[in-house]
Amino acid sequence: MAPDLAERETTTEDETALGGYALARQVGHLLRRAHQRHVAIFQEGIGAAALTPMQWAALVTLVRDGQASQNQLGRLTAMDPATIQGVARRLLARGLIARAPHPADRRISLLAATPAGVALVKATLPAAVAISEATLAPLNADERRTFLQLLQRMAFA
Amino acid sequence: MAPDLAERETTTEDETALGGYALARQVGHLLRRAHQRHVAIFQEGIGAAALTPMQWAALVTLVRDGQASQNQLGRLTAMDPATIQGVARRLLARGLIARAPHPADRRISLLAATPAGVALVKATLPAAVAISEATLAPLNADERRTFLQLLQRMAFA
DNA sequence: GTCCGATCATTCGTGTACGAATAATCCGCC
DNA sequence: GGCGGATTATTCGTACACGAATGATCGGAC
Repeated sequence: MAPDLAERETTTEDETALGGYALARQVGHLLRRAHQRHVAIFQEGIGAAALTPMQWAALVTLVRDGQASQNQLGRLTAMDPATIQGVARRLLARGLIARAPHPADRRISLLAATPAGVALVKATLPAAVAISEATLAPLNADERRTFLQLLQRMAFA
Repeated sequence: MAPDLAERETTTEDETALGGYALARQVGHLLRRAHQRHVAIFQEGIGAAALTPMQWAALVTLVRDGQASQNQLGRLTAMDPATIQGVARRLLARGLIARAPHPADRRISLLAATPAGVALVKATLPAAVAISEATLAPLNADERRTFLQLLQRMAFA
């Protein structure tokens, strides 16, 4: 496999022409790659439960809060109304959540985890913890604290 | 707007049942939200260039490296062959990049930025720098160094 | 009591993201 | 010199992600 020539061929515009801008050092690129790596760890670690990160987020939130409207669940998990719609539809199809009409507001249908959904969350919780742990594996305890604290501010600024 | 009742209705399973697992504190959730915030800043900051983060990544990489095969460009920007295909197709359609047959390998067509693509990158570079800056705005200079160093390890571990 | 702005859920369109399968081509090994 | 494994690009299917538009409903101001 032609070692270097393959990855760096004819150089038309040198990096100097980009004024020191290196994609690999930009926050956005690093955030994307770190998230990408986490999703891969998640898929691997979630195993037989076969949930996506978003499905897990929605389900675990419903288990914690008991019930919520669809848009409300979207806000709690940082999903667009259009996005949570698809996530909810797939969880509904698997029988992990259920809908009930809101007693007073006919626009709303309340979502709640079914017994199967609650059971799945309880069974999967150790895997979820292990996933977070594995994602943070490159850092030691001190670094994890620092990183999470800074990341929190980057996320919610 | 019913303040608290709306966001926390009937609580079936208390947080204690989740053994202290709080979605809002998990790395994966925070990485997703930080990335989400960055993409919003990017869309806002890129302005008239109307590029997505991925299109920018591919284009700036081609300007730096001169030319690359499609899969190679995907590897350089951390995109699946299936994903880079769509990104390249859209850049091609806008005339920002062009294809040429590889002189020796008929499987490969080489991608390169067109003069229009190079010009767009040069014109957009200040905006790209400002986007990275705006994304890191919640942190001071010391924190940025620390965060980027740790994030780098999280991304490439 | 009725109108008006806000909210709820859905749908459409576009753009990542990636596993899996495919056809064409390449290359090293025998 | 032909064969088998690797690589290239494409396609299909599924799942986020979100702007924008829609129709139903709600709630408060008048």
